[in-house]
Amino acid sequence: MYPFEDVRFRGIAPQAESIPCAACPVREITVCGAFQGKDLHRMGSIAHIVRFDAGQTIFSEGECAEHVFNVTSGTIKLYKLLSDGRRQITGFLTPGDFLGLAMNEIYAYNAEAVTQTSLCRFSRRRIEALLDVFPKMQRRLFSMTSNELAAAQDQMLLLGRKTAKEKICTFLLMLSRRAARRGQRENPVIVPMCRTDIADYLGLTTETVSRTFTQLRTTGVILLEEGNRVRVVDMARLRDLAEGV
Amino acid sequence: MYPFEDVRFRGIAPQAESIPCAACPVREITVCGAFQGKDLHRMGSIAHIVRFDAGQTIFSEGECAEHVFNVTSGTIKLYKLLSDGRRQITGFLTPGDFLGLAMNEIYAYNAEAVTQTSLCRFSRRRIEALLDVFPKMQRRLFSMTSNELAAAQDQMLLLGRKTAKEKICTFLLMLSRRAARRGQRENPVIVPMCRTDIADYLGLTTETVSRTFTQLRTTGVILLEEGNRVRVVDMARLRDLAEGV
DNA sequence: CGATATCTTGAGGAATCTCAATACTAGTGG
DNA sequence: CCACTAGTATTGAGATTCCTCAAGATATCG
Repeated sequence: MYPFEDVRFRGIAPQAESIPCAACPVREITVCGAFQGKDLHRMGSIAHIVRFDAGQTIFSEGECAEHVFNVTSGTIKLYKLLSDGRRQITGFLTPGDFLGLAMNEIYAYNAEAVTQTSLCRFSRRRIEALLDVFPKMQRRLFSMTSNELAAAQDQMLLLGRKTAKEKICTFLLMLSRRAARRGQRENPVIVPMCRTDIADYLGLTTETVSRTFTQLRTTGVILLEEGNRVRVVDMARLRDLAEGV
Repeated sequence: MYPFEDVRFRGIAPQAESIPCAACPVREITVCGAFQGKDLHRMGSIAHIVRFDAGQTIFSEGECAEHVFNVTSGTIKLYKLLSDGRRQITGFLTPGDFLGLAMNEIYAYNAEAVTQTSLCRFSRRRIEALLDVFPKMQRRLFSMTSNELAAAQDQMLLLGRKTAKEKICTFLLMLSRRAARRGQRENPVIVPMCRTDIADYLGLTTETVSRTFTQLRTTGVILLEEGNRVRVVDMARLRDLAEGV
C-alpha cells in the first residue's frame, strides 16, 4: 500500500495515491534509488507524502529533528537568520534532493517552500535504524552529502570573492545546469524564486540583484521574459562573466 | 607494525615510528575511532605517515584524488581559486580532521600546510573498499561530513551577511572553541595563520583584517600578544559582536 | 645585524547598500 | 472585462563599508 497522506496537510493530489515508490519520478536520483522490490516496499511503508504551499514553513532552526524528507516536486529554500533578521539562504532544493541531512537531534536551519511542493517524509529515527541494515543507502546518503559539501564550498567562493555580476551569472548558470541534469530545457532558465530570495542566496540586496539583471539585459547577455523566465542570449559570455574572465 | 613513512617526504619524526594507532593522539575523535584491536591493526597496515612544512601543497584542485588523510598535527588550509587569482579559503583543518572527504575521482579544492603538519595517509581506493566492510566507519565518516556541511552553512551566513567586525569576532570565537574542544586553553587564542589567510577565509582584505584587529584592541575587547596569540579581554562582548547584537 | 616578509596605518575611490519613489504584475471583486 | 489592491520589481540619489594603492613599522630568520 502506498504511504498515507499526512492529515495535517493539504488534500491528496490525484497522483499521490496512485503512484507507488516503484513509479516515483525521482527515485533513481535520490536515496531511494538504492532499493528494489521488497526493500523498496519497506521504504514506502514508512513514508508519508506531505505537501506545502509557497511560503509555508517545513521546519525551523532549533526544532527537534523528527523527520527527514525527499523532495518530489517544487522548490524549497534553506536559510539561517541572524538575530536582527539578516538572512542567508544556504541552498535551494529541487526534486530528488534530500532534506534534513544533518542528522543531528536539532535542525540547524530553516526550510520553507518556495513554490507548491510535495515531499516524501520519513521518521528520522526509523531512517537511522535503516542505515545500519542497508549500507547501500548509507553509501548513497553519504555520497549525496559529499556533493552538497562540494556545492557549499563553491558557494563560499561565490559569497566571499565574486562580484555582484559574477554572482548573478553563476546563479543563472546553476539553475540552467540543474534543469538540464533533470532533463528539462536549459535555456529559457526558469527562476521560481523572488528577487529577495536571490539576494539572500547571493549575499546581495534586492536592488542590486535587480540592477544587475537590468545590466545583463541591456548588454545583450539575457532577455527577461514573462513567467519568471530568463532567456540566455549569449551563453558563452554568461559563462565568462560567471568566472570573472 | 606501524605504517611506513613515505620516502618522498621529510624524515621520520621520533614519535612517528614508536606510536602505533592504538596510541594515536587523535584516534578517538577521527574516523579511526570506529576501530579496535585487529581492525585497528588493519587500518594501520594501510596507512602512511606523511609530513609537510608550512606552505607546502598537499594536493591541488583538479588532481586525481588518490589519497585521503587524517590530520594528526598542525594546521591545514583548504582553498579554491578564481582564474584571476582571487582565493577563498573554505576551511582550516586541525588534528582529528579528515581530508579528501569529497570521495570523487578529482579533488575539488587545494590543500596546503599552514604550519608544519603530519598526516596519516590512506589510499582512497582501499578506504572506499573498507567502507563496505565496516559500516561503523562509513557511519562515522558520514557523521563527520554532515558536521562539515553544517559548518559550511554557518560560514555562508558569515560570508554573505556579516560585517567585517562580526566576521573577525566569529573567527576568534571559532578558534577559541575549537581549542577548548581539543582540551587546549581557550583564552589566549592561538592564531597560526597569517592575515592574508584570515582575509581569504572571511572574504576580506588583509588591510581590513588588520584594521579590525586594531579596532577591537583599542576598544578593549582583545589584546594582541606576541607569538600570534590573541588574548580575549571581554569574552561576552566578543560573543555579542560576533552575532551583531 | 641586515634582508625579507608580514603587519599596520593612511588617503582616496569604488562597489554595494540604504532610503525613497515609481512601475509592474497578479489576483480580486465589481 | 476592467478597475483596484497588495505584493514585487525597477530605478534613482546619496551614504557607507570595504577595497585599492602606497608608505611606514614590526617581526622573523639567517
